[in-house]
Amino acid sequence: MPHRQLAFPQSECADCPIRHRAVCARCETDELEQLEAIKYYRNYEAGQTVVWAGDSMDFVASVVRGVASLTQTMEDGRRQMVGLLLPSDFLGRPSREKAPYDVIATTDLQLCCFRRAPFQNMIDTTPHISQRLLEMTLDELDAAREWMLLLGRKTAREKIASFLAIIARRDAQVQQTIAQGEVGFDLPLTREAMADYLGLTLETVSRQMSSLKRDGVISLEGKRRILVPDFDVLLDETGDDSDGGVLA
Amino acid sequence: MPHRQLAFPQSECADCPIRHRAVCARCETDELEQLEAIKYYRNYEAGQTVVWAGDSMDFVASVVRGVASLTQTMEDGRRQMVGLLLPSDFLGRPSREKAPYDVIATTDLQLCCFRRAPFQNMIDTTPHISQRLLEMTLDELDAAREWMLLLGRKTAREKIASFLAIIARRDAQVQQTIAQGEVGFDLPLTREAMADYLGLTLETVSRQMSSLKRDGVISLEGKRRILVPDFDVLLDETGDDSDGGVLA
DNA sequence: CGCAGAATTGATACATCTCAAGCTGGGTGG
DNA sequence: CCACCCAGCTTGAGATGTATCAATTCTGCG
Repeated sequence: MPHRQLAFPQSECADCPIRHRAVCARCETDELEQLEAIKYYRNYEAGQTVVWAGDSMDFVASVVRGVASLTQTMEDGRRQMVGLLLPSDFLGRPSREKAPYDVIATTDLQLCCFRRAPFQNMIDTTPHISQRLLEMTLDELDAAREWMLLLGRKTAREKIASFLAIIARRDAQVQQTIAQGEVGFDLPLTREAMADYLGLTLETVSRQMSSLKRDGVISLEGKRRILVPDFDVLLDETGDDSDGGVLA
Repeated sequence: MPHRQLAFPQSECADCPIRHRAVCARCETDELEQLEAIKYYRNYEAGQTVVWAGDSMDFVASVVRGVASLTQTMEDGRRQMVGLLLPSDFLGRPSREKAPYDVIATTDLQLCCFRRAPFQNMIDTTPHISQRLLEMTLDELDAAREWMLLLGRKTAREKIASFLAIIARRDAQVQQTIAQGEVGFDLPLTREAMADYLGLTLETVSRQMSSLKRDGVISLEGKRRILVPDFDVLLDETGDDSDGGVLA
C-alpha cells in the first residue's frame, strides 16, 4: 500500500481547533495541563481501520480533524453504520476495554488520544470532564434516535436528503456559519458507506442521488462535492418538520 | 374514561425494587436521604400519555414498575419508537426543559420522580449520581446502536425474533434469572406498538408472529403471553452472532 | 348479547433489492 | 506519453419482501 505522509499540525491545547467543543471544553487551565500531559496524537489516512470490533482498545480519543465511522457487521456480511464521528466527537468508552464496533477513518483523520487508565482517573477527579462527557453522550443519544426514525420510517429519497442536510449542517458548524440559502460541501463517505449509514444498497443511494440531481435539488462537482442551490428545498425532501430543526 | 385505581406500594428507598440498578444505585445512605427528600411517585395506567413531545417537563424520573415508550411522530403520521423504558431506566434529561418525544405508558406504570432543578443540583454535587447516570446513558447508547442495526438491516422475521429475545432477556433480568431453555413472558406492547418499535406495519408484525408460531419457535397463550420452548432456537432466528450476546 | 378494539388473514401494489452490464477518472506501468 | 486498469459509481431489468387496502375473526367487557 502506498504510504502518503499525513502532515496535520500537532497543536497545543490552547489553539486546538476543537478546544471549545470537545470533552475538554469546560476545563480550566490547570485541568488542561493535566490532560496535555497524557495526550498524544494519532493520524490515519482515508480508508484505514482504527480498531476492529472485538479488539482491545487501550485509549479513548477526540476527533480533531476528519471523519470516522462506527460500523456493525452481521455474520453474513450485512453492515450497518451506527456512529459517524466528526471533529470534536468522542471515541471510546472509558470503562470498556474491547471495541464493540469497527472504527474506520472515512477521510484522513487526526485523533487526540488518552490512555484509558489515566483518563478514567481524570474523569473520577475532574467534574468538568465527566459533566461534559455526559452532555456529549446525551447529545449522541439524541442523534441516534433521529437516526432510528430515519432507518425505520423514511423513504430512500428522504434518507438521502436527510443525510445531506446533516452533513451540510455539521460542515457549517465547523465553519462557524449556518446552513441556509446556497450551500456547498464535500461528502465524507463513499456511496457504499452512505448505504451502510442509511440502511440501503449502494445502487439505491446512487439512483436517489441522480434523482435529486435531475430534480435540481442538488448538483455535483465530481463525485464528492455537493452544491445545494437552496437549502430549504433540500429540507423539504427530508420529511422532517419544516420548523423543528432550524433553531435546534 | 374509566378510572381504575392504581395501587402500587410507595416504597422507602431501602426496599425499592430498583434500588441497586437505577440512577441512585451507587448512593450512600446520606445521599439517599437527600434524594428521598425530593422524590415523589406518579402512577399511570396502560395507554396513558406521560408527556407529549414539545411539552415542558418539570421532572426527571426512574421507572419503578411497568414499561414506557418514547415515540417520534412525523408530520404525516409515520411513527417510530426510539426508546423503551423498563424498570430502573431513567426518563428525561436534567438540562432540558422540553420533552423531545411522546412518552407513553404501555403498561401500568410507576415513576419515581424528581423535580428538575433540585435533581440537577444533586448531579452537580454528587459524583455517585452523575457517574451512574453517565454509565446508564452509555448503556442506552449501546442499546440504541443495536436497535439501529435491527432497523437498517434485519428482515421482518429477524426483527420480531430479536424483539422477543430482548424482552425475554430484560424480563429474566428483572426476575434475577437467565433466559435459556424454556422461557415465558408477557409482551408489554400491542402489535401496533411493536410495529412502531421495529419499523414495520402491524400487519407484517402479525404475519411474522404467526409464522414463528407455525414453525414452533414460539407459542401464544392469549395475545400477550409468549412461550418459547427453546430460547436458542429463537436466538437462531435473530440473525445475531450465536455467541455474542450470551455473555454480554 | 353485542359492541369495539385488537389481531389475523388475504389479495394486490410498489419500493427497494439483486444481478448484471457499462461508465468514469485518476494512477501506473510499458 | 499513452493505454490500460481498477475502484468507485451509474444505469438497467427483473425479483422479492413488505406495505397497502380490505375483510374477517377474536376477545374482553358493559
